Amino acid sequence: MEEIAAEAQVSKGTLYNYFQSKEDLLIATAVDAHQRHGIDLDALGSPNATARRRLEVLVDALADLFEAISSEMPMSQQIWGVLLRAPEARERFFGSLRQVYEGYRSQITSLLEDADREGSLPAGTDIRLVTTTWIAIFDGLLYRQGFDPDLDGFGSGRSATKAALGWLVKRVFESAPQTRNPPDGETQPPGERQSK
Amino acid sequence: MEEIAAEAQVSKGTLYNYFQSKEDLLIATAVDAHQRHGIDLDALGSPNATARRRLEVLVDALADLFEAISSEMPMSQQIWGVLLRAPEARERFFGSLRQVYEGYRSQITSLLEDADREGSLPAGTDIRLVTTTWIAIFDGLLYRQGFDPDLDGFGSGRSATKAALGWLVKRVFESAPQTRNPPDGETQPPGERQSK
Amino acid sequence: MEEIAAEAQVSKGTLYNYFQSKEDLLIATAVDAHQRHGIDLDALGSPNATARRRLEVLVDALADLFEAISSEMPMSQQIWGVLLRAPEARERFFGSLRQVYEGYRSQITSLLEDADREGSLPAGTDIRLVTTTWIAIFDGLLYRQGFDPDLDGFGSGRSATKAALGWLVKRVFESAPQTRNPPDGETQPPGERQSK
Amino acid sequence: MEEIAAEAQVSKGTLYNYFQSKEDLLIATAVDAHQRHGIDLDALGSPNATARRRLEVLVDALADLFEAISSEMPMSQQIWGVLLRAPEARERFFGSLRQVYEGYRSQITSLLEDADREGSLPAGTDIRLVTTTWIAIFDGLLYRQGFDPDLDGFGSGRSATKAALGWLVKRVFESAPQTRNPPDGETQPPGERQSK
DNA sequence: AATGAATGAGACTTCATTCAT
DNA sequence: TATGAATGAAGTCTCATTCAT
Repeated sequence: MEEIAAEAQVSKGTLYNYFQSKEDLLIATAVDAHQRHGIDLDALGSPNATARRRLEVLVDALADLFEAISSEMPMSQQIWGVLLRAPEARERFFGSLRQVYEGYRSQITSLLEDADREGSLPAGTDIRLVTTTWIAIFDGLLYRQGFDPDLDGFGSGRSATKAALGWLVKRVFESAPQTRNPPDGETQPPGERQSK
Repeated sequence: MEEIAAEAQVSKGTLYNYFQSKEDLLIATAVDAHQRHGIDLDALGSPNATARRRLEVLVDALADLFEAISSEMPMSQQIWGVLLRAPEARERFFGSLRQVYEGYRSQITSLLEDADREGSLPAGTDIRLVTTTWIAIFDGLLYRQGFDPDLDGFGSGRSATKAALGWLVKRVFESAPQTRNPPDGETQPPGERQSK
Repeated sequence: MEEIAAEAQVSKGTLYNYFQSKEDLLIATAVDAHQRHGIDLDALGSPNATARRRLEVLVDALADLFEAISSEMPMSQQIWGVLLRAPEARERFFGSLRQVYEGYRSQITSLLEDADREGSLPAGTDIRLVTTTWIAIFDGLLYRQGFDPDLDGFGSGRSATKAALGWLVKRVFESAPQTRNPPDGETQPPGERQSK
Repeated sequence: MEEIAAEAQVSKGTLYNYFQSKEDLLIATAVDAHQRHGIDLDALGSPNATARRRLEVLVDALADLFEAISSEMPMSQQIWGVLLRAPEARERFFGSLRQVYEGYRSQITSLLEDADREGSLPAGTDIRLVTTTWIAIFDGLLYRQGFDPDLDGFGSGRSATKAALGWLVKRVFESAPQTRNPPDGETQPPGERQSK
C-alpha cells in the first residue's frame, strides 16, 4: 500500500478513503485495467471491411496492446497471491473477470459469426472453440512472456502475438474444403465441435 | 510456511533444514512440479506410430494431466507474488522455468520434425510457430481455468485442452494445398513462416 | 525488541518506524548514551581554576557519573553480543565509538596541555600515555563493577573511581623531581615517554 | 552451538553430553580461559629478584599475554549477552569471575607487600588502590582494544599495556618523598588510602 | 559415547489498517 | 478530505535443545 500510495502521489490514508481494503483496491485496479484494454474496432477505421479483415485488424490491435498489458502483469501476479487467502474477495474478482472475458469472447464470436453470415467461414467451423483458443493463445503468450521475454525467439510479445493469432485466423478461414466430411473421428467427437 | 510445514507433517524448523528460505522452497517445489509433469510418449505405447498419431497421443496425455497441473496453480500463484520482491530469486526461477519449457518445446518440435520427415506436414509449415502456439494454448487454458472452471462451457480443462490442441493438430496437418498461393499478404510475410 | 518496545511504551512496529533494525536501534542508543555522558567542566563552575584543579573536578564529575553509566552496561553488553554476527554494523558502531572516545581524549589531553602551559606538569610527562591510562582506568572499573559491585572493597564505583583517578592525577603532578635520572631503563625507553 | 561444535570438531549432541546448556558451556569456557592466563612468575626466572623487578616482569608478561587474551574477547562478549537473561547462571559466573580476579589481586598485592617489606615502597602507599588500578588499567585496555585496535596510537595492546602498567609501577615506586604529608585533602580522605 | 535431523519456542521484522490531527 | 505515525497480528527465520540411531 505504501508503494501504491507513493506511485499515486497520495498518502496511505487517502487510499483507504476510496477503497475498503487492499483487496478491494487491487481488484478494482485489475478489473479497470482489463476494461481499459478493450478494443474499439470501429475506431480503428474498419467498420465496413469484411469480417475476416476485421479479425485481422483485431489481431494487429491485440499485438500492439501486448506490451502495455504485459507491463501490468506484476500487479496481476500480486493480486492472485493476495486473493489466495481471501475466498470471498476472490469470488468477487473472478466474477468480474468472467464478465470482462465474456466481453472479449463476444467481440471475437461476433466477428466469426459475421464471417459465417458472409459465407467466408468453412462449414462446420466451431466458433466457440476458435474463440476459446484465440483467448488462450493470447493469455498463454502473456504468461510465457512473464519469464521468457524473448518468447521462444519471436523477439517480442508483439510479433509472437501477431504470428500466432494471425496463423489462427488464416487456418480458420483456409481449412480444407473437405471439412464437411471430417476424416478424424478419434480425438474429437463430432458433436462437440459445433458451436452452441 | 506454517501451512506448508503442517501439510508436510514436519515442523517449520525442518523446512529450513532443507531450504534456505521461503523463496527457495517455493522455487524448488514449482520447478519440481513442472518437471514431474513431463510426458513419456514411449511409455504410452506409441513408439511406432506416425508422428501425427503421436502428437494426438500427446494431446490426450496433456488433457489428462490438465487437472493435476491445474491443482498446483495456487502454489504457482503464490510464488509469483513472492518473487515480485525478490529480483535475484526471480531470475533464478525464470532460468529454471525456461529450461523446463525448453523441454516442452523440444518434445513438440521433435514430433513435428518427424512428421515433416515422414512427408505428412504441409510444405511451409512453421514448426516453431506451431510449437509456441501449442504451449500458449495450454498455458492460456490453465490460466483461464483459474477463474473460470467451466472454461467457456467446455465443462472441464480436460475437454477444452483436447478440443483446442486437437484442433491445432488437425489444422496443422490439413492445411489447404493452396498454401503455395497464400492470399493474405498483410499480417504475415511469407518469409517469417519458415521454421529456422 | 519486545522488551524495549514495552519499556518505551510503544509498539514493536513503532520502533521499526525509527530504526531500520535491532542493530541500528542498539547502536544509536549506545552511541547516544555515550554522548549524553559528556561533562561540561565550565558548567561545573571551574572555568578559571588551574588545570590541575579542573582535572580534579573532572575526576569528581566522572565518579558521580559512574553509577549512571554503569546502569547502562547491560544494554552495552547486549550490543556487543548482537554485533558479533553483524560485521558491517559492528564497524559502523566502532567508528562512532572511536569518535566518542576521541572526545573523551581531547578533553583530558587539553587539560593536561593547559597544565603543561601553566608549568605545573613535571617535565617529560607523556600526556598521551596519561590520557590513555585515565580512560583505561575508568573503563576497567566499569567492566569490573559488572560482576563485582563492591569493586574490591571500595564499596561503590563512585569511590573507586575517585580513588583511582584521584591517585592518577596526584601522581602525574607530583612525580619526583629526580625524573631526570630515571633509575629504570628496562621497561620503558625514555623516548617513548614523550607526548607526540 | 553449531559453530562451537564445528570448531571443536564434534557434534552438537556431544557438547550436550558434557555441558547441561549453552550457558554452562560458555561459563566453563570463559572461566577456564581466565584461569589459563595465570602467570607463573617463578617460571619466568625471577624468583630471587626484587619485588619491583618482579612487578616489572609481570608487566612484561601481561603485555605479552594481551593479544592472546584479547582474541578471546568475542567469546566473552557472547557470554555477557547470553547471561543477561539468565540471572542464576549469571550469579554463578560472577562468583567464578570474582574468584579468578581474587587470584589476580593476590598476585599483585603480594608483590607490593614484598616491596613494602623490602622497604622500596614509599610510605603510605595504598596497596589495595594500586592493585585495583592495575587491574582496571589492564581490563580497560582490553575493552578499548575491542573497538580501537590501534589503542590511541600505541599500535598494539602489547605496547599500550607495557607503557601504562610500566608507568604505574614507576610512579608507585617513585612517588615524591613528601608523601608522608600529603598536600591534597579534598579528593581523597586519608583514611581511605590505607591498604586494609 | 557420538551423531545430526527434527523440533518449536521465540526472536526479528513487515505491512495492512486505523485514527488523531 | 488528506495525512502519516502508530499499531499489532502475522509472517519469516533462528537456534538451543532433544533423542532415535
